Amino acid sequence: MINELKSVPEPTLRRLPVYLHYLKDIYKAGKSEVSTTNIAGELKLDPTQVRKDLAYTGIAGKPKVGYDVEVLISTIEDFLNWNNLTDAFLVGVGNLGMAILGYNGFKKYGLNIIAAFDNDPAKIGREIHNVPVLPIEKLSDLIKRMHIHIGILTVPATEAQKITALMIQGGIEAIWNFAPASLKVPEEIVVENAGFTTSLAVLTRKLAEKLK
Amino acid sequence: MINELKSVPEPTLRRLPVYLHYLKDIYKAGKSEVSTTNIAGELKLDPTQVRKDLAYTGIAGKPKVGYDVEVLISTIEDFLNWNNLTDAFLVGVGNLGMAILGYNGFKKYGLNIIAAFDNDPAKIGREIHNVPVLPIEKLSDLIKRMHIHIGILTVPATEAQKITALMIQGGIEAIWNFAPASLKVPEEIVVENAGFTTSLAVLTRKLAEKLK
DNA sequence: TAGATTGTTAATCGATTAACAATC
DNA sequence: TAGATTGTTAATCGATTAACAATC
Repeated sequence: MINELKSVPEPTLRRLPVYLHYLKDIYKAGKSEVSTTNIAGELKLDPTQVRKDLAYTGIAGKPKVGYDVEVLISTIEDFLNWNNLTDAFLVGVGNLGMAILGYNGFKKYGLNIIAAFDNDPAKIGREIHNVPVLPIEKLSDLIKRMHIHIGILTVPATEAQKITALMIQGGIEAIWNFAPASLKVPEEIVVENAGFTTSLAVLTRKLAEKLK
Repeated sequence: MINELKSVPEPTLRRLPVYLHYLKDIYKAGKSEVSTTNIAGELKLDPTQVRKDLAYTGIAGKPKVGYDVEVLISTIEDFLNWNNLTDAFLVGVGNLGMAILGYNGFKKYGLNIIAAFDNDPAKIGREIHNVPVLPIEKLSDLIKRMHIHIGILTVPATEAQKITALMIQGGIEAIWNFAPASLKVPEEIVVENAGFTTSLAVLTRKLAEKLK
C-alpha cells in the first residue's frame, strides 16, 4: 500500500483552507512561527483539533515553538494538490458560470479552466475572460481527448443530469456541482455539491431560530 | 419555552434542501405520496435518517403510505422560512456579486435583495438587474433604518472584515459570507461561510486520493 | 531549568444506523 | 388480513475534546 493516499475526514478537509487563509494573513504580517493554541484561539476552534488536522498533512512541529508558517502553508497546499495546476472544463455560461470564469484566482487553488461549454449560439465561439466557449456537442469528446479530470457544472438544475451524463461519457473523474440538484453518478465519480441553497438553508434557519 | 424554535443539527439542515429539490421533481412528475424508503433510495441515504430529518420539521406521515408530497414541500419551506420574503443587502458588486444579483431565483428561497453596495464610482448610482447600487458609506445607516437582517458579503477577502464591521455597526443579524476569510464577529451574529475554496478543497483532495 | 507546546492515547459527545413495536 | 411504512428507542460509529507524557 505504498503510494496510497490516506482518506481524510471531510470536516478536516473543510477546515484546512480556513487555516490556510489565516496562515497567509499572518505570514504577510511578518510572523514566521505559529502554535496551534494561537490558530485555535483566533479561529475559535479546539487546539487539539487543529493539531490533529495538521497531523494529517504530515507536517511536524517543534515543542515549545510551534510550526513554521511558510512550511505549513506549502504543506497544506501540497496536501490539497493546490500547487499543481489541473485543467478543468466549465459547462453553463450563465451568470454564475461567467462569474467563475471572470474570477482569476482559481489558479491559486490549482484549478485551470481551459474551456467553457454552452448551447447558446450567441455565446459559442466567443471568448469569456480568455476562455473559449464551445458547443455542448463537443464536451464528451474533448474530455476524452484532452484527459480532463474536473468538470464544473453551472447549468440550470433542469439540465444538470443531462450534462453530467455527457461528462461521465467522456470519462470525467470529478464534478464540482453548482446546480441545486442531486446528481446520479457511478460510485467512483467524485461529486462535490457547491450549490448555494444548502448554505442558505443553514443561514435562514439559524436566523429564524435566533429571532425566535 | 413556548415560542422557542428547536435548534436543529447542521447536517440535517444541509440535507433538507436536497430533499426539497427531489420532492419538487417528483411532484412535477405527478407523484403525490412518497416514502422515506423511496427518498433514501434515490438520494443514497439511510431511510431512518430521512425519517429523523423530516421529524424535525414536525410533519407526520402515514404508516404504509408515507408522506404527502405537497404538504412535505411546504412544511420544509416553512421550516427554513423560505415562504417568507426577507430583505437583504449585498455588498461587493464584482463578478460574483453581479451573478448573485442576476440570479432571479433567490426569491424562491425567501431572499429579497433590495440594494447593493460598492465603492466604485462607476457602479454607484446604476441599477444591476433592477437593484440599485449605493455607496458603502450608506451601508450601516441603511441597515439600521430599514431593519435589514441579512447581509451578503461578496467583497475581496482583504475587505471582508472591514465591511463586516460596518454591517455589525448597523445591526445586522446574519452574514452570508462568500469571501475566503474567517470573519470575527460577536457570538450572537449568525455567519454562514459559503466561500468556494472550502468546497474546492474537498474536491481536489478527494480527486488526488482517487488518482492515487 | 521552567514552561509552553507537540503528539498521542483515552473519554466524551453527537450523529448515524439498526432494531422493532405500532399502525393503517 | 398481510405487508409496508412510520416513529422511536437502543447500538454503533466517528469526530471532538480532555488528559498527559515527551520535548526543546
